[in-house]
Amino acid sequence: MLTNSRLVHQSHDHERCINAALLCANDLCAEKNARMTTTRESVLRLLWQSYRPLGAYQLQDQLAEMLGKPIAPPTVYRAIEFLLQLGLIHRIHSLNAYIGCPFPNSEHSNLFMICTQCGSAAEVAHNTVNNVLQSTCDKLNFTLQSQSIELFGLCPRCSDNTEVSNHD
Amino acid sequence: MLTNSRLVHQSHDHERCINAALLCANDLCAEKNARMTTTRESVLRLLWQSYRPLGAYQLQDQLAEMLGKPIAPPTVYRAIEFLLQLGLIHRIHSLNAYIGCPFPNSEHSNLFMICTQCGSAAEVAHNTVNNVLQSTCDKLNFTLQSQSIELFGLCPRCSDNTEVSNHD
DNA sequence: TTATTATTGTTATATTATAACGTATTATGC
DNA sequence: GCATAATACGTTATAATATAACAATAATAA
Ligand SMILES: [Zn+2]
Ligand SMILES: [Zn+2]
Ligand SMILES: [Zn+2]
Ligand SMILES: [Zn+2]
Repeated sequence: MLTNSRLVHQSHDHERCINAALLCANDLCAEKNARMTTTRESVLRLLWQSYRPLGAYQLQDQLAEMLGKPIAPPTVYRAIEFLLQLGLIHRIHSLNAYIGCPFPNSEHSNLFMICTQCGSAAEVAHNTVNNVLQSTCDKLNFTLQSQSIELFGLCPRCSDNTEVSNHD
Repeated sequence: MLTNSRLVHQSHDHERCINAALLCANDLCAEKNARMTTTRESVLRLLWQSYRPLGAYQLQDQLAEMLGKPIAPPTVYRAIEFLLQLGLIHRIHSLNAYIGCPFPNSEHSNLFMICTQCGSAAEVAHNTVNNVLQSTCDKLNFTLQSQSIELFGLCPRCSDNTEVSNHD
């Protein structure tokens, strides 16, 4: 099982994670002859900075502030499109929002655990889950191509807080 | 495993399915003191008629034609909201579309198999899948509340056609 | 009937996403 | 370097999806 669950929910030096992600993204671009421009890197940084998925128009605001100039929607969507193509970010359909992928190098079919309290999203790639899904598809003669799995509930931190607040 | 996969992909007397679904919906409403109005029943019928999920504005068009009068978006969204609440329909997030639930009576956590070729969507409730997901959540201290699982690929029928067309 | 609640009609608008086209920047071949 | 092509960005307008707010109507209850 591959997951960033602990990193999402426990405090740590996240600047290091962000920098590592950006370096890794630059490598990937070099490898694929794609250009990591200022706009694209800024969007990727913003998505990594946030522990919760960001919508396109949240990104627009934050990007405008970061770059010190007005940014129009197409600019944001182009950056999103580019990063999605490279597998550097994922789209969370139920939220119309985007989030950085913690393991863009490994081919993986993933799922997200999204906290309904604090909005955090952790990514999980689990072979057991994927195998069960694959065999279910096989059974029904469905040729699986890709998946979008979004689980909603309470993250470890919010689960604990809820228990505590029940004592009020 | 509970699924309407075969009904979705094999020809059969679908009018019977629709009528059964509407009867069942009426029963559910009676039971919960909810009102099954003309608008709501029409939307449910339209969603059942279609083997593929319908968007709100597709529903608006078809509903206007069915009822012979102009229908505004809020009317459609209210009917959708009502039917979602009762568990008579589901939302497919990745498509911004809606589809009738084939087994609204049974408490179930479901997934959808969505054909990227013909657009059909089959619903599957599978304990093995749900158990694996639940235990994955347990492992990561995530308190699961609900899920949105959307699998994309080729339905049985389109899988066969693809094989055939490969011989061209 | 009258009061109360639930539903629908209507208008306006919010939110998310894309089309179209021109300009600027970056890479490539000479 | 310079011409050329390819790529990325700026700008404006608009499409597609969804909701807010309030008035009118219909169903239920008293
Ligand atoms: Zn990922
Ligand atoms: Zn949380
Ligand atoms: Zn269902
Ligand atoms: Zn198909």
